[in-house]
Amino acid sequence: MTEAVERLTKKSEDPSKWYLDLIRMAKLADYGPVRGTFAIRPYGYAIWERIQRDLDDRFKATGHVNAYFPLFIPESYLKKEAEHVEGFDPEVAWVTRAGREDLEERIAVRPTSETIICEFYRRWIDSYRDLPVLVNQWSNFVRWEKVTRPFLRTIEVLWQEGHTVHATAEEAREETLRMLDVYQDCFHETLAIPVLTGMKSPSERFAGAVETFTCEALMGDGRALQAATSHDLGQNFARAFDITFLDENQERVHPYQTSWGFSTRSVGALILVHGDDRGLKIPPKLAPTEAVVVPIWRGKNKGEVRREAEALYSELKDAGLRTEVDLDEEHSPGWKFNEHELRGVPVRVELGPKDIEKGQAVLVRRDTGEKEFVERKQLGGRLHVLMGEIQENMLRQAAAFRHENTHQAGSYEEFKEIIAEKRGFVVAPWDGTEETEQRIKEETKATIRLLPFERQEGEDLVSGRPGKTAIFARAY
RNA sequence: CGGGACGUGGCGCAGUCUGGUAGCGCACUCGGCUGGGGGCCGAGUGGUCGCCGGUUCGAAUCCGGCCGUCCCGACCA
Repeated sequence: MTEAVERLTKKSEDPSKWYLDLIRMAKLADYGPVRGTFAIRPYGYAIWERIQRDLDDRFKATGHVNAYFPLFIPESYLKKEAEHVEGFDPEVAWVTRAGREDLEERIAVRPTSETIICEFYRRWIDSYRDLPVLVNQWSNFVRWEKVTRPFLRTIEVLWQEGHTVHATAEEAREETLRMLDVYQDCFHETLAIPVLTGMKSPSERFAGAVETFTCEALMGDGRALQAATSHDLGQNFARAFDITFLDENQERVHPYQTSWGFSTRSVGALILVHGDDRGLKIPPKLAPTEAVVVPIWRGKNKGEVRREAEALYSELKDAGLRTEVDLDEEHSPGWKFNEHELRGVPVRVELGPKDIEKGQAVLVRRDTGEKEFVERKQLGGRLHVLMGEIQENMLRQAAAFRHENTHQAGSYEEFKEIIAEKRGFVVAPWDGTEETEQRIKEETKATIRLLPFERQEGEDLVSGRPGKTAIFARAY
């Protein structure tokens, strides 16, 4: 292996450095001048756009519509729901001055939109006939985080936030879980990332929610990442913002709300879950380029190979594949192979003089490195099949990794040992008290990532009291 | 916000201890030869050494302050 390849730090050697190297070298993002801000570069943004489209289609399919609400929120609104303001207060960015004048009331740059949206819902909702309200917003938010990393934790985040209103508690809970499923499907089917779903413990609950549900993914270094959340807000915000409607019995009552969000953090998860020592690995459904044609020419036949490569590119494009052809004359084929592997393109299509002679092309999979020779006429069809196989294989591999790194702990000693040495998810009973949760966190740095929907009875490893299954891990 | 490390062309670094006007590899530009796993030769471009102040005839180098980045902790999507 040559010097240039080694420049990407090995994932196993220093995962943190690997992550930052990869983001820089694959041109996914770049640091901004204000601490914690990042530009998402075109290639990184192309991935986010595909996630957006996938999610948006799923939202529309479940009856939601898009809207947009103000970025600026009066301080008085943020304060209306007591728990909410307490939760977000430490990280809100405030506007106190506009132009040359001080503002009378501080204005928050949205850390999330529940409060401002409630203002509008109070005006828009009057009757049970107005319900349910199923609105989503594509937006950004600002939370002044202390420790930042590109995609995983930034002070400005691109995301989607759904905000719905329902007549009954049952409907709201149903919606909360429906959207959790939508997120799970998106992770599994599109990002090829297996996620566990379940309920958050009270201490990890969204500020102001009745119940928070989460998708938790396991990263390559054995740490967990909260990948998306869905909240049942109950009537907490409706009460605080005086949202009411006249129900079918002529009674004025508070409705029930939900909110759910999925952010560019998912791009960080994608990198951490699928990336390897060669670079990024993007599942076909998400890849801005599914297949890249790399011509292999010699001085004397450059013209012919070039023409054939361009023709092949057109054929593949016509076959409905997202394709590019790398006609760069400065770099050797080997250089290009490495470059496109770094970028995570699912399949490389090599075309050289020998291939042209035989009427074939060489396909190389990014996920397995497997090489195959395919007849030119069958390329389009074969590639479509291959994309499906790669998509499936990537999910299967990630699921296998998660399976290998999910452990049952029989004692607290064993629990500590697993967290310290192997990391990964640890399944153990929890007695439901904040006290044991806190103690485990202090002593092992592991937190309860979620409480699964199916929970077994058992004895809490710390307190010895009766408990039920919880999933622990050290988290990002 | 605490503990530690570090800021020198786009990236990775040397030079800092012992002050004398900035260098290497990669990248980039031009020319030529090359081309099935990061090719070779030649010629070039690019840096107020993180910022502000101090000491000095002279500061990347010494002193003070600030800012930023990374790692390990406390808080979070």
